[in-house]
Amino acid sequence: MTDVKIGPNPLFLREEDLRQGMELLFYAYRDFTAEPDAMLAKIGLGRAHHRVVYFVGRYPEITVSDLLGILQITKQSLSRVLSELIGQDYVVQRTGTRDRRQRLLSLTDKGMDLERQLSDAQRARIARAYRAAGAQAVEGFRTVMLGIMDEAERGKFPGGAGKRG
Amino acid sequence: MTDVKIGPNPLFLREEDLRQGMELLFYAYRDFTAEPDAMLAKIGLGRAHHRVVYFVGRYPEITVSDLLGILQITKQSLSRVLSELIGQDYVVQRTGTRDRRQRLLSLTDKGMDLERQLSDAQRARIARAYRAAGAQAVEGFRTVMLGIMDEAERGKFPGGAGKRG
DNA sequence: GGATATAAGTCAATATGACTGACGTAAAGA
DNA sequence: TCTTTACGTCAGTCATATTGACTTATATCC
Repeated sequence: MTDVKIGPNPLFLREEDLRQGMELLFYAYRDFTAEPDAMLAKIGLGRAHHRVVYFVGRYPEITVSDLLGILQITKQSLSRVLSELIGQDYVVQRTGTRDRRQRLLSLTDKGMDLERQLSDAQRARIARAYRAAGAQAVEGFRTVMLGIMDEAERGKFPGGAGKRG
Repeated sequence: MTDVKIGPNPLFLREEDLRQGMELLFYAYRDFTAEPDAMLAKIGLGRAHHRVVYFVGRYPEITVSDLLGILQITKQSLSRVLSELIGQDYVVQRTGTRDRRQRLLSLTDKGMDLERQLSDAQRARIARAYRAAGAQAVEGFRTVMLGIMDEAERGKFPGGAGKRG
Protein backbone atom coordinates (compact mmCIF):
# COMPACT_ATOMS: atom_id res chain seq x y z
CA MET A 1 0.00 0.00 0.00
CA THR A 2 2.12 2.83 -1.26
CA ASP A 3 2.46 5.12 -4.22
CA VAL A 4 0.55 8.31 -3.67
CA LYS A 5 2.52 10.35 -6.19
CA ILE A 6 -0.24 10.70 -8.77
CA GLY A 7 -0.22 14.45 -8.69
CA PRO A 8 -2.94 16.77 -7.44
CA ASN A 9 -6.09 14.96 -6.44
CA PRO A 10 -9.31 16.91 -6.80
CA LEU A 11 -11.28 14.83 -4.31
CA PHE A 12 -8.48 14.47 -1.76
CA LEU A 13 -8.58 10.75 -2.37
CA ARG A 14 -5.87 9.35 -0.26
CA GLU A 15 -4.38 5.94 -0.14
CA GLU A 16 -5.96 5.53 3.26
CA ASP A 17 -9.45 6.37 1.99
CA LEU A 18 -9.18 3.82 -0.80
CA ARG A 19 -7.85 1.15 1.48
CA GLN A 20 -10.71 1.79 3.84
CA GLY A 21 -13.18 1.44 0.98
CA MET A 22 -11.71 -1.94 0.10
CA GLU A 23 -11.96 -3.12 3.66
CA LEU A 24 -15.52 -1.90 4.05
CA LEU A 25 -16.40 -4.17 1.17
CA PHE A 26 -14.49 -7.10 2.59
CA TYR A 27 -15.94 -6.97 6.10
CA ALA A 28 -19.48 -6.07 5.05
CA TYR A 29 -19.61 -8.91 2.55
CA ARG A 30 -18.03 -11.37 4.93
CA ASP A 31 -20.56 -10.64 7.68
CA PHE A 32 -23.44 -10.36 5.21
CA THR A 33 -22.92 -13.93 4.00
CA ALA A 34 -22.06 -15.55 7.33
CA GLU A 35 -25.60 -16.09 8.62
CA PRO A 36 -27.18 -17.78 5.59
CA ASP A 37 -23.99 -19.85 5.18
CA ALA A 38 -24.50 -21.23 8.68
CA MET A 39 -28.17 -22.05 7.99
CA LEU A 40 -27.31 -23.72 4.69
CA ALA A 41 -24.64 -25.87 6.29
CA LYS A 42 -27.30 -27.42 8.55
CA ILE A 43 -29.28 -28.73 5.59
CA GLY A 44 -26.26 -29.80 3.58
CA LEU A 45 -26.33 -26.97 1.08
CA GLY A 46 -23.87 -24.20 0.32
CA ARG A 47 -23.67 -20.60 -0.73
CA ALA A 48 -24.00 -21.54 -4.36
CA HIS A 49 -27.45 -22.99 -3.65
CA HIS A 50 -28.45 -19.76 -1.97
CA ARG A 51 -27.48 -17.71 -4.97
CA VAL A 52 -29.43 -19.94 -7.31
CA VAL A 53 -32.50 -19.97 -5.07
CA TYR A 54 -32.25 -16.24 -4.65
CA PHE A 55 -32.12 -15.40 -8.34
CA VAL A 56 -34.69 -17.98 -9.36
CA GLY A 57 -37.01 -16.44 -6.78
CA ARG A 58 -36.17 -12.99 -8.06
CA TYR A 59 -36.80 -13.84 -11.70
CA PRO A 60 -39.37 -16.64 -11.90
CA GLU A 61 -39.21 -18.59 -15.18
CA ILE A 62 -35.64 -17.49 -15.72
CA THR A 63 -33.76 -19.51 -18.32
CA VAL A 64 -30.60 -21.44 -17.54
CA SER A 65 -28.47 -19.19 -19.71
CA ASP A 66 -29.81 -16.01 -18.12
CA LEU A 67 -29.02 -17.47 -14.72
CA LEU A 68 -25.52 -18.33 -15.89
CA GLY A 69 -25.14 -14.76 -17.07
CA ILE A 70 -26.00 -13.44 -13.63
CA LEU A 71 -23.87 -15.87 -11.65
CA GLN A 72 -20.98 -15.79 -14.11
CA ILE A 73 -20.05 -19.39 -13.59
CA THR A 74 -19.88 -22.26 -16.08
CA LYS A 75 -22.87 -24.42 -16.87
CA GLN A 76 -21.03 -27.43 -15.44
CA SER A 77 -20.73 -25.64 -12.11
CA LEU A 78 -24.37 -24.65 -12.14
CA SER A 79 -25.41 -28.12 -13.19
CA ARG A 80 -24.63 -29.91 -9.96
CA VAL A 81 -26.13 -27.23 -7.75
CA LEU A 82 -29.24 -26.96 -9.87
CA SER A 83 -29.85 -30.68 -10.13
CA GLU A 84 -29.54 -30.98 -6.35
CA LEU A 85 -32.09 -28.23 -5.90
CA ILE A 86 -34.44 -29.86 -8.41
CA GLY A 87 -33.93 -33.31 -6.87
CA GLN A 88 -34.74 -31.96 -3.42
CA ASP A 89 -37.81 -30.19 -4.69
CA TYR A 90 -36.71 -26.61 -4.19
CA VAL A 91 -36.78 -25.72 -7.88
CA VAL A 92 -38.88 -26.89 -10.83
CA GLN A 93 -38.10 -26.85 -14.52
CA ARG A 94 -40.62 -26.29 -17.24
CA THR A 95 -40.00 -26.49 -20.98
CA GLY A 96 -40.40 -23.13 -22.64
CA THR A 97 -43.43 -22.68 -24.88
CA ARG A 98 -42.07 -19.96 -27.14
CA ASP A 99 -38.71 -21.75 -27.38
CA ARG A 100 -38.88 -25.41 -26.50
CA ARG A 101 -35.10 -25.65 -26.01
CA GLN A 102 -35.33 -23.53 -22.90
CA ARG A 103 -35.81 -24.82 -19.37
CA LEU A 104 -37.64 -22.21 -17.36
CA LEU A 105 -36.75 -22.32 -13.68
CA SER A 106 -39.07 -21.47 -10.80
CA LEU A 107 -39.19 -22.04 -7.06
CA THR A 108 -41.55 -24.54 -5.50
CA ASP A 109 -43.33 -23.58 -2.29
CA LYS A 110 -40.55 -25.38 -0.45
CA GLY A 111 -38.01 -23.34 -2.41
CA MET A 112 -39.79 -20.10 -1.56
CA ASP A 113 -39.72 -21.03 2.10
CA LEU A 114 -36.01 -21.69 1.94
CA GLU A 115 -35.33 -18.48 0.07
CA ARG A 116 -37.29 -16.47 2.59
CA GLN A 117 -35.52 -18.06 5.53
CA LEU A 118 -32.10 -17.50 4.08
CA SER A 119 -32.67 -13.98 2.96
CA ASP A 120 -34.47 -12.86 6.08
CA ALA A 121 -31.25 -12.52 8.01
CA GLN A 122 -29.74 -10.52 5.18
CA ARG A 123 -32.83 -8.40 4.69
CA ALA A 124 -32.89 -7.62 8.40
CA ARG A 125 -29.23 -6.64 8.23
CA ILE A 126 -29.80 -4.28 5.32
CA ALA A 127 -32.96 -2.87 6.91
CA ARG A 128 -31.12 -2.18 10.14
CA ALA A 129 -28.27 -0.47 8.32
CA TYR A 130 -30.62 1.59 6.14
CA ARG A 131 -32.75 2.65 9.09
CA ALA A 132 -29.73 3.72 11.12
CA ALA A 133 -28.12 5.55 8.21
CA GLY A 134 -31.07 7.51 6.84
CA ALA A 135 -32.37 8.10 3.34
CA GLN A 136 -29.58 10.38 2.18
CA ALA A 137 -26.85 7.98 3.24
CA VAL A 138 -28.69 5.14 1.51
CA GLU A 139 -28.71 7.13 -1.70
CA GLY A 140 -24.96 7.68 -1.37
CA PHE A 141 -24.45 3.98 -0.73
CA ARG A 142 -26.41 3.16 -3.87
CA THR A 143 -24.42 5.60 -5.97
CA VAL A 144 -21.04 4.32 -4.81
CA MET A 145 -21.99 0.66 -5.14
CA LEU A 146 -23.17 1.26 -8.70
CA GLY A 147 -19.86 2.97 -9.39
CA ILE A 148 -17.93 0.01 -8.07
CA MET A 149 -19.66 -2.60 -10.19
CA ASP A 150 -19.02 -3.01 -13.91
CA GLU A 151 -20.86 -0.50 -16.01
CA ALA A 152 -22.65 -3.30 -17.83
CA GLU A 153 -24.51 -4.27 -14.65
CA ARG A 154 -25.87 -0.88 -13.75
CA GLY A 155 -28.89 -1.20 -15.98
CA LYS A 156 -30.22 -3.79 -13.55
CA PHE A 157 -30.76 -1.04 -11.01
CA PRO A 158 -33.29 1.36 -12.40
CA GLY A 159 -34.82 4.28 -10.60
CA GLY A 160 -32.79 6.65 -8.55
CA ALA A 161 -33.45 8.58 -5.44
CA GLY A 162 -37.17 8.53 -6.10
CA LYS A 163 -39.31 8.15 -3.03
CA ARG A 164 -41.97 5.59 -3.73
CA GLY A 165 -44.77 3.90 -1.84
CA MET B 1 -54.12 -7.74 -12.07
CA THR B 2 -52.39 -8.29 -15.39
CA ASP B 3 -48.65 -8.13 -15.80
CA VAL B 4 -47.64 -4.92 -17.48
CA LYS B 5 -43.93 -5.55 -17.76
CA ILE B 6 -41.35 -8.23 -17.37
CA GLY B 7 -39.28 -8.15 -14.27
CA PRO B 8 -39.15 -8.98 -10.65
CA ASN B 9 -42.03 -10.12 -8.54
CA PRO B 10 -44.52 -7.40 -7.76
CA LEU B 11 -43.54 -7.03 -4.17
CA PHE B 12 -44.15 -4.55 -1.47
CA LEU B 13 -41.89 -1.61 -2.13
CA ARG B 14 -39.94 -1.73 1.09
CA GLU B 15 -39.12 -5.33 0.28
CA GLU B 16 -37.88 -4.23 -3.11
CA ASP B 17 -35.51 -1.68 -1.59
CA LEU B 18 -33.99 -4.35 0.62
CA ARG B 19 -33.61 -6.76 -2.26
CA GLN B 20 -31.88 -4.07 -4.21
CA GLY B 21 -29.48 -3.50 -1.35
CA MET B 22 -28.63 -7.20 -1.30
CA GLU B 23 -28.03 -7.23 -5.01
CA LEU B 24 -25.86 -4.14 -4.92
CA LEU B 25 -23.61 -6.02 -2.54
CA PHE B 26 -23.60 -9.15 -4.67
CA TYR B 27 -22.74 -7.45 -7.96
CA ALA B 28 -20.29 -4.94 -6.53
CA TYR B 29 -18.37 -7.63 -4.69
CA ARG B 30 -18.41 -9.98 -7.66
CA ASP B 31 -16.95 -7.35 -9.98
CA PHE B 32 -14.61 -6.01 -7.32
CA THR B 33 -12.89 -9.38 -6.96
CA ALA B 34 -12.88 -10.42 -10.62
CA GLU B 35 -9.75 -8.53 -11.72
CA PRO B 36 -7.30 -9.63 -9.02
CA ASP B 37 -8.67 -13.17 -9.31
CA ALA B 38 -7.68 -13.20 -12.96
CA MET B 39 -4.18 -11.91 -12.20
CA LEU B 40 -3.70 -14.44 -9.42
CA ALA B 41 -4.75 -17.31 -11.65
CA LYS B 42 -1.84 -16.50 -13.96
CA ILE B 43 0.72 -17.05 -11.21
CA GLY B 44 -0.99 -20.08 -9.73
CA LEU B 45 -2.41 -18.35 -6.68
CA GLY B 46 -5.98 -17.73 -5.55
CA ARG B 47 -8.13 -15.23 -3.75
CA ALA B 48 -7.08 -16.61 -0.39
CA HIS B 49 -3.50 -15.61 -1.13
CA HIS B 50 -4.63 -12.11 -1.98
CA ARG B 51 -6.45 -11.75 1.31
CA VAL B 52 -3.42 -12.92 3.27
CA VAL B 53 -1.03 -10.69 1.36
CA TYR B 54 -3.40 -7.77 1.75
CA PHE B 55 -3.79 -8.06 5.51
CA VAL B 56 -0.15 -8.87 6.18
CA GLY B 57 0.69 -5.73 4.22
CA ARG B 58 -1.89 -3.81 6.16
CA TYR B 59 -0.71 -4.99 9.55
CA PRO B 60 3.03 -5.78 9.35
CA GLU B 61 4.20 -8.16 12.10
CA ILE B 62 0.68 -9.45 12.53
CA THR B 63 0.45 -12.73 14.45
CA VAL B 64 -1.05 -15.86 12.94
CA SER B 65 -3.95 -15.84 15.37
CA ASP B 66 -4.80 -12.20 14.66
CA LEU B 67 -4.78 -12.97 10.97
CA LEU B 68 -7.06 -15.93 11.58
CA GLY B 69 -9.39 -13.62 13.47
CA ILE B 70 -9.63 -11.28 10.50
CA LEU B 71 -10.05 -13.94 7.85
CA GLN B 72 -12.32 -16.11 9.99
CA ILE B 73 -11.04 -19.36 8.60
CA THR B 74 -9.36 -22.28 10.36
CA LYS B 75 -5.63 -22.43 10.92
CA GLN B 76 -5.45 -25.52 8.70
CA SER B 77 -6.92 -23.50 5.84
CA LEU B 78 -4.54 -20.66 6.45
CA SER B 79 -1.62 -23.04 6.79
CA ARG B 80 -1.45 -24.13 3.17
CA VAL B 81 -1.88 -20.64 1.80
CA LEU B 82 0.63 -19.15 4.18
CA SER B 83 3.29 -21.80 3.63
CA GLU B 84 2.97 -21.34 -0.11
CA LEU B 85 3.44 -17.60 0.29
CA ILE B 86 6.44 -18.12 2.57
CA GLY B 87 7.91 -20.77 0.27
CA GLN B 88 7.61 -18.45 -2.70
CA ASP B 89 9.16 -15.61 -0.81
CA TYR B 90 6.18 -13.29 -0.60
CA VAL B 91 5.93 -13.41 3.20
CA VAL B 92 8.48 -13.82 5.99
CA GLN B 93 8.03 -15.08 9.52
CA ARG B 94 9.90 -13.84 12.53
CA THR B 95 9.71 -15.23 16.05
CA GLY B 96 8.14 -12.75 18.43
CA THR B 97 10.43 -11.19 21.01
CA ARG B 98 7.87 -10.39 23.67
CA ASP B 99 6.22 -13.80 23.19
CA ARG B 100 8.43 -16.34 21.53
CA ARG B 101 5.49 -18.58 20.64
CA GLN B 102 4.30 -16.06 18.12
CA ARG B 103 5.27 -15.97 14.45
CA LEU B 104 5.12 -12.40 13.26
CA LEU B 105 4.27 -12.11 9.57
CA SER B 106 5.48 -9.45 7.18
CA LEU B 107 5.71 -8.95 3.42
CA THR B 108 8.98 -9.20 1.56
CA ASP B 109 9.68 -6.69 -1.20
CA LYS B 110 8.36 -9.28 -3.61
CA GLY B 111 5.23 -9.59 -1.49
CA MET B 112 4.74 -5.83 -1.46
CA ASP B 113 5.03 -5.78 -5.24
CA LEU B 114 2.41 -8.48 -5.55
CA GLU B 115 0.10 -6.77 -3.11
CA ARG B 116 0.38 -3.51 -5.00
CA GLN B 117 -0.28 -5.13 -8.35
CA LEU B 118 -3.32 -6.97 -7.08
CA SER B 119 -4.85 -4.11 -5.21
CA ASP B 120 -4.21 -1.51 -7.87
CA ALA B 121 -7.16 -2.62 -9.92
CA GLN B 122 -9.37 -2.52 -6.86
CA ARG B 123 -8.03 0.81 -5.72
CA ALA B 124 -8.67 2.27 -9.14
CA ARG B 125 -12.19 0.92 -9.05
CA ILE B 126 -12.91 2.47 -5.66
CA ALA B 127 -11.27 5.74 -6.67
CA ARG B 128 -13.36 5.94 -9.83
CA ALA B 129 -16.56 5.23 -7.89
CA TYR B 130 -15.73 7.73 -5.16
CA ARG B 131 -14.80 10.44 -7.61
CA ALA B 132 -17.96 9.96 -9.62
CA ALA B 133 -20.18 9.87 -6.56
CA GLY B 134 -18.85 12.83 -4.61
CA ALA B 135 -17.88 13.29 -0.99
CA GLN B 136 -21.36 13.24 0.45
CA ALA B 137 -22.27 9.98 -1.27
CA VAL B 138 -19.02 8.45 -0.06
CA GLU B 139 -19.93 9.34 3.50
CA GLY B 140 -23.31 7.68 3.03
CA PHE B 141 -21.63 4.60 1.58
CA ARG B 142 -19.35 4.42 4.60
CA THR B 143 -22.24 4.75 7.03
CA VAL B 144 -24.34 2.05 5.40
CA MET B 145 -21.42 -0.37 5.01
CA LEU B 146 -20.55 0.03 8.67
CA GLY B 147 -24.19 -0.68 9.51
CA ILE B 148 -24.14 -3.85 7.45
CA MET B 149 -21.08 -5.37 9.08
CA ASP B 150 -21.10 -6.86 12.57
CA GLU B 151 -20.91 -4.28 15.28
CA ALA B 152 -17.71 -5.85 16.57
CA GLU B 153 -15.85 -4.84 13.41
CA ARG B 154 -16.77 -1.19 13.36
CA GLY B 155 -13.99 -0.19 15.69
CA LYS B 156 -11.58 -0.95 12.85
CA PHE B 157 -12.94 2.08 10.99
CA PRO B 158 -12.29 5.16 13.02
CA GLY B 159 -12.69 8.72 11.84
CA GLY B 160 -16.27 8.99 10.80
CA ALA B 161 -17.39 11.98 8.80
CA GLY B 162 -14.34 14.05 9.62
CA LYS B 163 -13.31 16.44 6.84
CA ARG B 164 -9.73 15.93 5.85
CA GLY B 165 -7.32 16.84 3.09
C1' DG C 1 7.90 -26.21 40.21
C1' DG C 2 4.11 -28.21 38.22
C1' DA C 3 -0.27 -27.79 35.98
C1' DT C 4 -2.60 -25.60 32.58
C1' DA C 5 -3.38 -22.61 28.79
C1' DT C 6 -2.00 -20.54 24.54
C1' DA C 7 0.35 -19.98 19.76
C1' DA C 8 1.45 -22.37 16.13
C1' DG C 9 2.17 -26.31 13.13
C1' DT C 10 0.97 -30.82 11.12
C1' DC C 11 -1.38 -35.17 9.36
C1' DA C 12 -5.43 -37.06 7.47
C1' DA C 13 -9.82 -37.19 5.47
C1' DT C 14 -13.58 -34.75 3.34
C1' DA C 15 -16.80 -31.25 1.14
C1' DT C 16 -17.82 -27.57 -1.92
C1' DG C 17 -17.55 -24.76 -5.66
C1' DA C 18 -15.31 -23.70 -9.25
C1' DC C 19 -12.67 -24.81 -13.72
C1' DT C 20 -11.46 -26.97 -18.79
C1' DG C 21 -12.45 -29.96 -22.50
C1' DA C 22 -15.16 -33.02 -25.11
C1' DC C 23 -19.33 -34.67 -26.65
C1' DG C 24 -24.48 -35.24 -27.34
C1' DT C 25 -29.33 -33.86 -28.29
C1' DA C 26 -33.09 -31.18 -29.42
C1' DA C 27 -34.90 -27.22 -31.41
C1' DA C 28 -34.64 -22.81 -33.77
C1' DG C 29 -33.33 -20.09 -37.59
C1' DA C 30 -30.85 -18.65 -41.92
C1' DT D 1 -30.22 -28.40 -45.29
C1' DC D 2 -26.89 -26.43 -42.50
C1' DT D 3 -25.64 -23.90 -38.66
C1' DT D 4 -26.33 -22.08 -34.33
C1' DT D 5 -28.30 -22.06 -29.83
C1' DA D 6 -29.88 -23.97 -25.29
C1' DC D 7 -29.10 -27.32 -22.42
C1' DG D 8 -27.12 -31.44 -20.47
C1' DT D 9 -23.45 -34.65 -19.19
C1' DC D 10 -19.02 -37.25 -18.53
C1' DA D 11 -14.42 -36.94 -16.90
C1' DG D 12 -10.73 -34.88 -14.65
C1' DT D 13 -8.65 -31.18 -11.93
C1' DC D 14 -7.91 -27.34 -8.70
C1' DA D 15 -8.57 -24.05 -4.82
C1' DT D 16 -10.57 -23.25 -0.64
C1' DA D 17 -12.51 -24.58 3.00
C1' DT D 18 -13.92 -27.93 6.81
C1' DT D 19 -13.38 -31.31 11.30
C1' DG D 20 -10.62 -33.93 14.34
C1' DA D 21 -6.51 -35.50 16.46
C1' DC D 22 -2.05 -34.68 17.77
C1' DT D 23 2.65 -32.26 18.68
C1' DT D 24 5.91 -28.69 20.13
C1' DA D 25 7.21 -24.70 22.34
C1' DT D 26 6.34 -21.21 25.41
C1' DA D 27 3.82 -18.48 28.77
C1' DT D 28 1.28 -17.98 32.83
C1' DC D 29 -1.22 -19.19 37.06
C1' DC D 30 -1.23 -21.31 41.55
